Amino acid sequence: MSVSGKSSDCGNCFTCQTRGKTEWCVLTDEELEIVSQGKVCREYMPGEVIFHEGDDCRGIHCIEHGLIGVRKMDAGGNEVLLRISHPGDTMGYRSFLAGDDHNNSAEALEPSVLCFIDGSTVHSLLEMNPALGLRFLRHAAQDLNMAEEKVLQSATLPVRARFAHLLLVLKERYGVVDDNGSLDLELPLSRQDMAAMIGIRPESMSRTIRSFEDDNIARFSGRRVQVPNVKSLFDELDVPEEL
Amino acid sequence: MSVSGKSSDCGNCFTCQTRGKTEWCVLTDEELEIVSQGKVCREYMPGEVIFHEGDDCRGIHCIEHGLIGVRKMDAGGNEVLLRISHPGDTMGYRSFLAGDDHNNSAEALEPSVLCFIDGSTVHSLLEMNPALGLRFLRHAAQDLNMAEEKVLQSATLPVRARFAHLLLVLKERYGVVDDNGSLDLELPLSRQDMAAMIGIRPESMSRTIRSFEDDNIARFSGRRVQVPNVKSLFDELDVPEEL
DNA sequence: CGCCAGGTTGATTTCGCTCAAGCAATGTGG
DNA sequence: CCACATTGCTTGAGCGAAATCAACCTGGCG
Repeated sequence: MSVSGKSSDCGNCFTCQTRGKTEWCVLTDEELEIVSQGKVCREYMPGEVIFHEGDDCRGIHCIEHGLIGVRKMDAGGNEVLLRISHPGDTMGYRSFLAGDDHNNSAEALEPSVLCFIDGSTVHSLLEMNPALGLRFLRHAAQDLNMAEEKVLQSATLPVRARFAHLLLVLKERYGVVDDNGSLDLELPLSRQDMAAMIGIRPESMSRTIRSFEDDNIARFSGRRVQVPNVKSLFDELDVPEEL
Repeated sequence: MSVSGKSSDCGNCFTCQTRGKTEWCVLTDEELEIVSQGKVCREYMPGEVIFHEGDDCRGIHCIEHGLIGVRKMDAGGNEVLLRISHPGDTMGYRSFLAGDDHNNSAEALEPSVLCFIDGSTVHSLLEMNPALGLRFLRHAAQDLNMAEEKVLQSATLPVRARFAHLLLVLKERYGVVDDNGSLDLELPLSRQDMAAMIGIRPESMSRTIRSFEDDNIARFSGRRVQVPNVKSLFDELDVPEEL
């Protein structure tokens, strides 16, 4: 175990990489001290589950580093990858604030370190500093927009367009755009998970990738993607070329 | 114009039917007085649009009575009915709080009366009474859960199941369950709008209704629906009966 | 070495969309 | 009052995209 003592290496919110990007940036030093005391950090290996749908929600999780997949499944065992969460993101705040059980599950996609902040701590912080609540509110508003966007897309857009959109989203964080329009992308997700993100079967994912290669839109090799012309991805988004 | 004077008949928050069911129930009398002054009421006829996607968001709307449909459309002109909103519901709070333009449009489905509360009023109330923010937060958390549920469903469930689910949701508000398992339902929506809610074409809606009648799950006549056995709707939700 | 999970490919089927027509209820203007 | 458009809904025929079923390949790992 490389972690020396208790939580010294991941336990310092004051030096946390993600500070300033999170909702916690509105906290004063004293309040941050409270967080430091009320929290527990832990490392998760890929595939390890942070919480399951239906678990009761005792607090919230903050990603210090790594990559987390948020999944939701229906009665039939069918599963969707709702989103991926990055360092600085807070998870489980909705179930916590709504007083519900967790309504989706979280799983590490890469080796990750998460801080767990105890429910009572969060409650006192919310009372102590109203700005924190507003931060969460804004966060929720954005999540909601994204979710509704996703409803719309999966109801109306064909698979190719949804996949092109996914690649464009991943580009923001994982892509490097060349001086000409060329894009180089290192996917953080397996094919299965990409399929689960756009709501299709793995087989269809394969075929879609194939068709992108056949149309010279992108070249895939493992998790490496080369897109000669980014515009071609945008072209996929508009469906119907009518006369 | 039956409205006498200014806003006297719809302008009194203190006697508003929906008071107590809304986020505003946390307000003190003085604060409620501020709302009363900072708001404007208006009646909308069916089909009339309250706001469009892309309009800038100058405040929030509260439904006093009636029924409002919240729609979102994509580039291709394709449209989805995200949800229907009822008296007591607050609309546009997310765009407002996120500081965005409206990201969906709202349209009266029945004759409705809405109160519009000016942005600056909302801001001062939020500062004045932090509990209000927490109320909105909880509301957003619930909306988010519903939206994610919808993503999951439209990605995984077949049309019949989605329609059965819609009927079960409408049952809560518009249905009467008989002493045996029989359900009587008065639909608040046109077939087109039901189609838009579950993300299918009107033709497919017709066929789905047909197939429900053929299977003796429900009988439709206009907007009146008779479901002899509510359980049959639940049965539609579980997809794969495997051995 | 053999096993297994992740990925690809092919053959077939199915579900929902498109296009097109028909129908009933409602409205409108002469 | 009737001829006529309009609108919402239904139905049919055919098509196409994605799911399903099934086989097979590949690389990692015990």
